[in-house]
Amino acid sequence: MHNPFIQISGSKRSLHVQVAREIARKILSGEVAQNEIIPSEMVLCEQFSVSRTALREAIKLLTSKGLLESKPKVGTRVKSRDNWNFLDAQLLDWVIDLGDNAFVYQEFLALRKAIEPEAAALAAQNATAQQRILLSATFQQMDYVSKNFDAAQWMEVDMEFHRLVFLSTGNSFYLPFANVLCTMFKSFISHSSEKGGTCIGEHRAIYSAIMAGDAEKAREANKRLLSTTNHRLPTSN
Amino acid sequence: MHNPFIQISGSKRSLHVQVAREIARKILSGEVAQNEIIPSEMVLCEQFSVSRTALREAIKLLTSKGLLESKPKVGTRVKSRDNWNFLDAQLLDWVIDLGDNAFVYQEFLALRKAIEPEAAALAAQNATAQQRILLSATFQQMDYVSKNFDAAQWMEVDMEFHRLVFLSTGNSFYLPFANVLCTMFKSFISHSSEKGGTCIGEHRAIYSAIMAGDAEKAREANKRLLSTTNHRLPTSN
DNA sequence: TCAATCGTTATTATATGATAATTACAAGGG
DNA sequence: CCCTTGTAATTATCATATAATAACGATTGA
Repeated sequence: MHNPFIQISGSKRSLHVQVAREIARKILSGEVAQNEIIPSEMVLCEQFSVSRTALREAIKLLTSKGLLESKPKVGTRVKSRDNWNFLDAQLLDWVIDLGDNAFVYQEFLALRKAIEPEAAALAAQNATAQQRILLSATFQQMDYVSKNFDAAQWMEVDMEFHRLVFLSTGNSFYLPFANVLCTMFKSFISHSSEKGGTCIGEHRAIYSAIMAGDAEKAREANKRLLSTTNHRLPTSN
Repeated sequence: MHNPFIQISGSKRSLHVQVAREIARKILSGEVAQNEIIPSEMVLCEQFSVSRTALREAIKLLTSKGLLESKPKVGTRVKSRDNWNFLDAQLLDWVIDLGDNAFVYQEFLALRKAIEPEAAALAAQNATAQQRILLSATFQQMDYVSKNFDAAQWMEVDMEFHRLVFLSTGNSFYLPFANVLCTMFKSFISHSSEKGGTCIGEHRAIYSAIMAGDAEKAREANKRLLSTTNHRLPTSN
């Protein structure tokens, strides 16, 4: 049923995504400069040994994320960096694959500090009954894992907890952070504290405040969590 | 072959974007339910009277924004709402076109309150010399327009000002907000105060703090701006 | 009866080639 | 000098064919 032999890493994706990934790498790394015109479709088709269909779908994908822009007669131009949508999980994944991750992690932390306390506050106000149940169940697991510590399991529950906070805000614009956060967590396994003891306390404070509907407490608790200096830098893979 | 009479408004965009927009409308409005399988490619091709190429590019575009997911034999499924990337300018544009804008505006304001003060603080710390020049020039215009008030011009400079703040953070994850903000501003012309007098004061405070490199002042000034109750609700168009 | 295996088939994925639309650029006319 | 117009390069769209995928039912063997 499941063939264990063809488990090539990451090549399960469709062809146009593989091509897009490769072009994205060149753009994100600066190998291809901003505002530069990339080679024409036919040339790229030969370079990647794919059909025009696959290549064009790749270009369309990158266009959608703000990396490229195509015009007849002109060609396909790399857009300037301020148009790249870094709040897109797939693009973020490509960025992480570049390997310059310590800096990305710092930038992301700066974003979390702005957005997560507010998200916690909104969640305290707006979480539905079902979302509170999910959050409760997740915190139970979190509590358990913190006592029987396992790095991989902790990443999983920690990710799920913060993800649920974003989903519980009831605000459309906070939703995308859930996926972005998941992408970051999965990439930086060792992001959290080694001694889960201190972290679980902060998480409990957030959890309790949300369940109690206390927005201000939730906000402050989340601020404290992100202020703790035990956010380790990612191990460069 | 192309009928010039069916020049739908704003149909200058390419065909696959028009198709994507129409499918997106159905998804965002709930006309097509989440997790539902949409009709097969051939059926949709007939519905929209476009080739498979155009239709597939439309589907790929929506897939990229988290609205759809395709699998052979299964079909194309509408993904659940938490996967929709509302922090994508194009998707946001489609959302705005639905017309339920007062709520969207409130949600966006809640996001701005979280993110913009921090962005101002970061800009105060990290803005480059060139960015300070741009910011300075923009505030000059802002000051002028506030004295010779014109709604459209004010929207333009106001948008540009806040856009520059995001670009000046030096943080990749803050960049996308610039485009999202622009999309919102362009849609809600009458978002700002009628009496520009009070607003210009807050803007000046933000501007001065950033130029002085005072992160804390910039943050607080931006908070004050967003706390003012003169953010009018958008006129439903 | 049940479980595993194996075709069948519907659907998307990819390839290929042809035609249309767009527009930068150069050439020509006023 | 400006405006128009023609040319050519590039992407946009169309049409058709073949391959890959995986759900589903049929078959088989115990």
